[in-house]
Parts: sequence; structure tokens; C-alpha cells
Amino acid sequence: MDPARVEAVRSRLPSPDDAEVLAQHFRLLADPVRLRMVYSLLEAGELCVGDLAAVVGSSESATSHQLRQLRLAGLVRTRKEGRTVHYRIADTHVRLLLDVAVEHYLHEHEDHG
Amino acid sequence: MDPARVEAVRSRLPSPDDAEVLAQHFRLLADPVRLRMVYSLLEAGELCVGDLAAVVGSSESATSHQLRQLRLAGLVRTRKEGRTVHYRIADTHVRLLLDVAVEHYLHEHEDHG
DNA sequence: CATATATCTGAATGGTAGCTCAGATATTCA
DNA sequence: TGAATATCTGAGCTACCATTCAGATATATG
Repeated sequence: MDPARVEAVRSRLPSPDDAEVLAQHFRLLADPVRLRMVYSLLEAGELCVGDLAAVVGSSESATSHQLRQLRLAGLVRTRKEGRTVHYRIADTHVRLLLDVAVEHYLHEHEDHG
Repeated sequence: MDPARVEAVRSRLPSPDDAEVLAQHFRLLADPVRLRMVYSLLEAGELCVGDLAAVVGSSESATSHQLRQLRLAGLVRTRKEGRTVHYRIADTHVRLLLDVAVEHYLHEHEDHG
């Protein structure tokens, strides 16, 4: 037990509020289906709900629910054209985050550290 | 509806298995308490369970449960010293991931396009 | 050996998250 | 206007997750 050290570390941590904000952003990427939706939009540039549902293999309702979350979080934006709604990525940083993760966690490489 | 485009996008997506792997990694960072634990370890270099619990303000049991997840995922490693167990970050990529996220989601900056 | 300390573990609990289903809204077309 | 299409929405269900609680394990100390 080292109370002084505990306090030192504690003082340098992100606040609970900041941690909550960060966690919420990571949470959006923490579901495989939602992750594939984001990838689909990055790949296609723009997709309507029906096509996106077909791409990821989910129902249109489930897809709409997920898109709502991404929309509320500001990760995607919409363009309405008649009856259809086209979704596109609005968050310019997601691509970088995903690239980093893919690079390090998918291309299984021996540990360099 | 554009079946050809759907198939084209679908073929370029990460597989459901790969998406699952990525999502699991993001999931570890999707909880504010766990996120602060990771930060604590990055900051301190090494911390025992009791001190870590004190830093993030959780019970020792809850902390132990969370550390188990991080350990199983290979994100942290342990060093045993008598009765105490010292945890440290093993995943050399988490820091980068967190830096990117903090840079883009915490330092609230107007959208650059 | 007995006690205290540090950590771990499993079961139970409360809250949350994603899906389905039914139905609502909006828009196009006849 | 009425029918069909595209999307959205809320309620209900199930599964999962983080915590607590009680107790187990392991190690140091007397």
C-alpha cells in the first residue's frame, strides 16, 4: 500500500467524465455488427439503410436502430433522397482508429516489445 | 436497392470473425472504470491490485474481476511479489489507440471537414 | 500452527444493449 | 386517394456485463 503514490497517479488520470466520453466512443466500435456497418460506409462512401442491412446481413429494423446510435453520437450523417435515406461517415477520425486497431490486432504479429 | 453494389461492398468487409476480434479489443476500452485502470497502469508503470483499486475508486474485488479480463485478453501482465501482484500494460498498442482517441474526442475541436 | 494480509473466484443481482415484432410515418406512383 | 416502398420507432424479450458478497487460496508474520 502506497497512499502517496496512489494520490499521485490519481491526480494525473482523466476525470471520470472524460473517461465516460472516451468509453462511449469506444463502445460504438465494440459491437461486431456495428463495426461492419462503419466499415461498409467507409468502403462505399454512402449507403441507404436497406443496402447496408443487406451488406452486413441484419434486418432493416436492427440496422436502423444501430444507425440511430451512430447518428446520435455524430459518427454518421444522413442525406435524404425521396423515400430513401443515405448514410455516410461524418467522423473523420474513425478511419484512423480502425486502421490502428486492424494493423495491431488483426495482422497477428509477434510482440516487438 | 443495388444488389451488385451490395455484393461488392460485402466482399471487401472484414469477416465476421475479424470484426469480432476487433470489437472485443474495443470493448475492453468501452468501460470508463476499466479505461481508468488502463490509464493508471500506463501512468504508474506498475501497480498492485489494492493500489489500483484505490486509484480508480473501486472495490478490490471489482478491480480483480476487471484485471482478469484485461489479463485474459493479453492487455496486461503480472509480476508476483510475496502476497501482492503487480500489474503492468503488456499491449504496446493501447497507448497509441488512447492517444488518438483523446486527441480527437477530448480536446473538443471544431470539425475540419 | 494460527492470524492477518493480498488477491482471486463463483453465484447472485441490477442494469444495459441488441434484436424482433408490430405498427407508425413519409414518400412515390397509379 | 389508395397501394406500395423505405425508414423509423417503441415495447418486450433475451443475453450479457459490472458489481457486490461471501468465501477460497496463498503468503507472510508471530
